Amino acid sequence: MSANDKPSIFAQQVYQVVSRIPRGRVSTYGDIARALGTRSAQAVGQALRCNPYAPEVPCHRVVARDGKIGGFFGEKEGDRIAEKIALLRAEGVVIESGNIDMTLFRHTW
DNA sequence: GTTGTGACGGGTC
DNA sequence: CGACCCGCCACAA
Repeated sequence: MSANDKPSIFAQQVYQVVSRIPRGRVSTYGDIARALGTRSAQAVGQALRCNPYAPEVPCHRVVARDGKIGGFFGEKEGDRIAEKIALLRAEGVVIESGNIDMTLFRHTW
């Protein structure tokens, strides 16, 4: 864990891609991993977990493949998730019971 | 070099 | 639907 690690090369690539997600859209960990040439969505999640860049890297626009919100600030389930949802809604993303309609908001490169 | 882990994903039961 | 398992890859110990 450790939330004060230095960004590894891979992590920086993740930040780069995530920051390219247009407003009002979302992407998945798996797709981001693919965009980087890997298959590990977990590796992407690890990079975002210690996300030292707040606005540049809108981690709230990154969700699980099934449309469910992954985590936020290292919390898998908690009140912080609600904040993430509120942010997405503010961008125009519709969320139902913590689930996003991927067929409409999933962004791909 | 080896082991365990994880903000995941897909398949099976 | 949920529970379970396996594969995946980067990273820390």
